[in-house]
Amino acid sequence: MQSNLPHLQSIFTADCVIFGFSEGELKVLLIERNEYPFKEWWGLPGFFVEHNETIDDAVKRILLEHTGLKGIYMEQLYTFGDLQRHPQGRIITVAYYAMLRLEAIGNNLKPSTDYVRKAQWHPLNHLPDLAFDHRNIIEKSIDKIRRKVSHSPIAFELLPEKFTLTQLQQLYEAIWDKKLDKRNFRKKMLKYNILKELDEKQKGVSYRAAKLYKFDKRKYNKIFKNELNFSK
Amino acid sequence: MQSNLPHLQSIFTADCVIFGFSEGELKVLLIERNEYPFKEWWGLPGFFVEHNETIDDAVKRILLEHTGLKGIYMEQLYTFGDLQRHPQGRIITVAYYAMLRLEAIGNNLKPSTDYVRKAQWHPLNHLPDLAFDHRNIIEKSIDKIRRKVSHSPIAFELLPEKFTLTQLQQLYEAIWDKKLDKRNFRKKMLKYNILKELDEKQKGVSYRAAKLYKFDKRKYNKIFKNELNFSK
DNA sequence: AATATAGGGTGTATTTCTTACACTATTGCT
DNA sequence: AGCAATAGTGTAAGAAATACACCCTATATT
Repeated sequence: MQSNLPHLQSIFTADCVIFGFSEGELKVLLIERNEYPFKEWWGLPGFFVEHNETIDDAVKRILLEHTGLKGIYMEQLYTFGDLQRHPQGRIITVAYYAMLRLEAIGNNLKPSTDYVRKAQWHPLNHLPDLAFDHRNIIEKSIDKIRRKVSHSPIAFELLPEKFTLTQLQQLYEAIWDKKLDKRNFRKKMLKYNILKELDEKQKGVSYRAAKLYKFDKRKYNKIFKNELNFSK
Repeated sequence: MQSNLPHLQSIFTADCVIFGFSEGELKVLLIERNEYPFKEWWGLPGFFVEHNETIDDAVKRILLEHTGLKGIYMEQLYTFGDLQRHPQGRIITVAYYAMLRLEAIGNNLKPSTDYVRKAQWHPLNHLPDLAFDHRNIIEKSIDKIRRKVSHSPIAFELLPEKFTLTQLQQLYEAIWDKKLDKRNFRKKMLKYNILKELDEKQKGVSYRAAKLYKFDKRKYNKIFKNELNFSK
């Protein structure tokens, strides 16, 4: 094993699946490619990992170059290694995902590499044709967040810092693709005691303004070694 | 991207974390290495992925060559890419795990490659020093099976085809490292209605023989889109 | 000023699940 | 016959999940 290092032609990339939530629907961040293969197609932000950087570092750098987003914590999802996934040969990719507050970012997305024309949010339910196996990667990510959202408070990462209970409920409904009962949802959510009720109300709505809440990370950390379950 | 394929020095391997259960404890399958680096150390079965095979195929081939085990379904766990994980440079590894019936295999483990001296089961609670970052990989695998065992019936993969309820309970206790109440465990497990009670009893024990059960995959598939939860 | 609209906010009864807890039954061995 | 070792069993209390419908309030409209 020492002397002969085989297969030097194997190389690998990292791809980012970034979820956002606005207007009651889940969105994913895509880039329009400016390079072959799949020039002018939409795809996930993703590129080659340098040989002297960790995959965790690479994926951050790539996201920054492709979209201008910085300081996003991404988690590893899965490594895809089908022989046909890349038209130029055996290139495996390590996919990462993250969920983030779309409000804070909006359309302020600025690629800084010629490989990318632009970056844009796309509703999950209306995705364009995607480069490589990227649709497959996105589907696997959704499975992952559905499983994860049942026992950890990742959903809050998708909301603005201050949110109403209805927004929170809509988010869970979007993730699960399923209506929830308002009273039961609120009862359950408030009982977990991980929200901080603010002295503020929604503004700019033409109906009774709802109270605003914050996710209280300190309370959460104290209380939960346990599990949350918001799936029903 | 088309013309310049960078970083041709990147290569990758696949590692196998195989769990077994016997004598009331969880075990993991290790090999004694016969090659540098880490010659004569214990480590996970693992080797380079060929450039013309999928990772899924590679990991099966490697397990066969290192241990003689065949037809084991492994699931991908995580990809490890720290720069220091391999003394010979940037070699990422895709780790897979599986759980299997130790009884059926016992110590009938036959490496067929010179890279490996022998393969052997080791209790999880008394592991030797391990090559590379293999201890870290094993720990991550345990986290994974703990999470997974709560909502899918993977535990049955560790038991013989016919087992007693006490054996099943001991397995959950080993996975959770926690005692469970016998009556509550049985009540809950039988209520899921995924076991088939056999007309057979345990043999060769010097006390009252227990009924044998089988996991009934057909019933399971019918009933569960839902979740199992055996963690309490 | 009155009314319409749109979502905000709330409680209760029923069923199901979880938990805590201790004794009798059966078998093999001596 | 008696012992040792594990199998096997039920109930009561509390907690959690579910199903379900109406009044409240802020704004916009006439």
